[in-house]
Amino acid sequence: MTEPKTPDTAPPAGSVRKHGRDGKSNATIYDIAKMAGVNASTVSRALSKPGRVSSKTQKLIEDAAARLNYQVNPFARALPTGKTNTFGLIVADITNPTFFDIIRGAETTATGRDYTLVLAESAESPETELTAARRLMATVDGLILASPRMDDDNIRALAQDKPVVVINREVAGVPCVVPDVNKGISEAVRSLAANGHTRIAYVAGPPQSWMSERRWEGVQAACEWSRLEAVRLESGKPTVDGGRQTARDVRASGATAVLTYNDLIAIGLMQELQAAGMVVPDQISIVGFDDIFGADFTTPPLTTVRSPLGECGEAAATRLLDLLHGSGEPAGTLSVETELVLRGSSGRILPAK
Amino acid sequence: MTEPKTPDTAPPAGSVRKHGRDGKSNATIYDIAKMAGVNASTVSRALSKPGRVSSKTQKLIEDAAARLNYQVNPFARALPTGKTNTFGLIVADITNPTFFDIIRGAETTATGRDYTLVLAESAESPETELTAARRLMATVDGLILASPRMDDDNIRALAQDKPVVVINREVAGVPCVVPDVNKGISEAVRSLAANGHTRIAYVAGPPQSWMSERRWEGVQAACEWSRLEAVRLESGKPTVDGGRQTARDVRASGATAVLTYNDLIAIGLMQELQAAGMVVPDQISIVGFDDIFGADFTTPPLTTVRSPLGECGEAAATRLLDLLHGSGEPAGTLSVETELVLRGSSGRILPAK
DNA sequence: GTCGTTTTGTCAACCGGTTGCCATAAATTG
DNA sequence: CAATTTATGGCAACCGGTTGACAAAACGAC
Repeated sequence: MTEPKTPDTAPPAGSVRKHGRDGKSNATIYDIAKMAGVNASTVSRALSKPGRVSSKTQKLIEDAAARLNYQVNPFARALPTGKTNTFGLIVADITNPTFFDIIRGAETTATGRDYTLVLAESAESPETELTAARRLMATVDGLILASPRMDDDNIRALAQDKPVVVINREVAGVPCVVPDVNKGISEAVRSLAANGHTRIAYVAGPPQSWMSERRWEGVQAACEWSRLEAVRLESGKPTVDGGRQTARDVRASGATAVLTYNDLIAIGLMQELQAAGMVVPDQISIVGFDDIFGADFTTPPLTTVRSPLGECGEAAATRLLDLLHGSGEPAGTLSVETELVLRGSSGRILPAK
Repeated sequence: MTEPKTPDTAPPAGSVRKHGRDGKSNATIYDIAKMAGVNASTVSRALSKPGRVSSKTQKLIEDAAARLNYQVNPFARALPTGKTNTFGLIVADITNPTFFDIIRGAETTATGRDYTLVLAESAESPETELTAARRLMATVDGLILASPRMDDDNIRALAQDKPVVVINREVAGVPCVVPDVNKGISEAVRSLAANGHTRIAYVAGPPQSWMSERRWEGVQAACEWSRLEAVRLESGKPTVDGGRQTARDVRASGATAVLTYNDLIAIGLMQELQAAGMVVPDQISIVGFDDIFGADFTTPPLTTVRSPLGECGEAAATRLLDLLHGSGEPAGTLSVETELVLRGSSGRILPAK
């Protein structure tokens, strides 16, 4: 309008310039202020505090901002306020599909409420986890810990600094989102009982896993109720390989039905048993946990106790955001329901031909 | 040392305080400066520019920092420098397991080099993708786009602003990491030819997918070389469901072997064909792409052309980091090899009994 | 002991917003 | 129409680092 300031013509085709100077999207509130003929602080107010400036200056400023295609500098904003519109999510293992849905649920919720998700993984190590958490703490407004491996005290310590929500574990004094395994487990056990099974094995997960214990307790309780025998077996890693390695113990246990800590173990176990010539479910029933991606790829497809992981992610993110905005309970556990997904890997034992 | 400043005793057990003031980890370089008896700028230099201060002041400062358990405020640092030690990764679909390995590869590399990964998803929409990219641009040092859906010009525009690396697609003028499909495809086609197949179908992916076209070209080329017939079919979504829906077309095509745009489609297709009573691979061979998590859960396990996705993620992150540190090529494509993973879903056609 | 060079540390400006406080203009009230 | 309240915008300090310019100190050579 004033000068014919060579409007960014198309960049010299074929050659991409080095970054920076010419891709400048860096208009500041001062530029806007100058253009709108007001003070920078007025611009700041117009852009953040709604209603603090008159509607005509508001419009003036908005127009100027649009013309300059202004974007706030998040760091400049974060510096005085400490708010970053960002939260962190730490998962134990990025390759574990259990977390995929959690990640997605959290990401969706974040984006929907104008927050950005920062992801980190702990590689199943309590130390790495704590390090990652500390690191993230500096740059986020809050933190979600999915199946954390560090101990309760550390979690509480973090929670004292900034809002923290825990998924898949209960920590006193910290808001948690936990699938309530009882419904799903009792459905599973009843189904097994109805199919004539009398001795059921539970293949446990990693010793640090809070959830593994809950599941074991649930299995015991349900078995007692249905007057079945429950035996506990240990697994190595909660992976497909870990599952394969428990096949021997499972056969030795004399159980005709197995519940495993998670679907990965169940799948590995099933593969190994089938490789040894056993027929599922005719000779042994297998029930997993979580209903992860791929649980229905197997033959037979896996019966499993589904945890609504996506919901957990969403719920945790929602709770966190509520906390950040002053609403919401500061602590307490939110339960989400689990349910049995009956597929082909469980059923009635056929008498050996 | 000076005052008996009630050293943070354990917080009143059982009651978790509100966040903020007491969890103060906020020592600043000014605090350190005071404690060490130097100027704040000296502290800043001691902490960032190695060798700029004498070793004794260095030690003095480091000790003070340790005693105060100081942590830099990333925002304060980012403000003047513009560097955030953070980069973004945008994937088309978080629930698509293809990306899991990419995410993990990138995350691992990031953490290993002291960077933080910020994750966003585009839900397969070019607009959402662009929005997310713009949003992230403000807070990250660079961006990785995995299988981007937006068009080349938009990508180049982003790349002009800050370093961008693209995975699974080639964009002129922008650094890319792309699996070279030829080796894997020719292995696959040769294997099919050796098993007597003469007519091969390719089930394509989404029209915007650059990679789907490359794969189709690869299939055509390999078929020509082996003197086989290649027919192209379209799929709806590149998902298990999308795969199921192509079953009808596949049967109608008269092909005895199918390559699909990705494993998800292959799995869906296989499920549907099996449900209709066909035996894989006795009546039809199925070959997927990518070798995603779960590809070996099926019965028979899926033969597939593996793209080293984890490597792609790593390589992209490494390139980006190199770019950020001034080394590395500003553009050009890095190829990674693909290979055939021969499993049970492909083989010789058995004559109808 | 003097002069030039190199180290080392200090000063002060700056990055780009936010916000408490105050002055002024506008609106309301008596 | 004066007095008072309220709405609006400006000033300036501040968040916590970084960095160029410069001064003081240390060092070496002559």
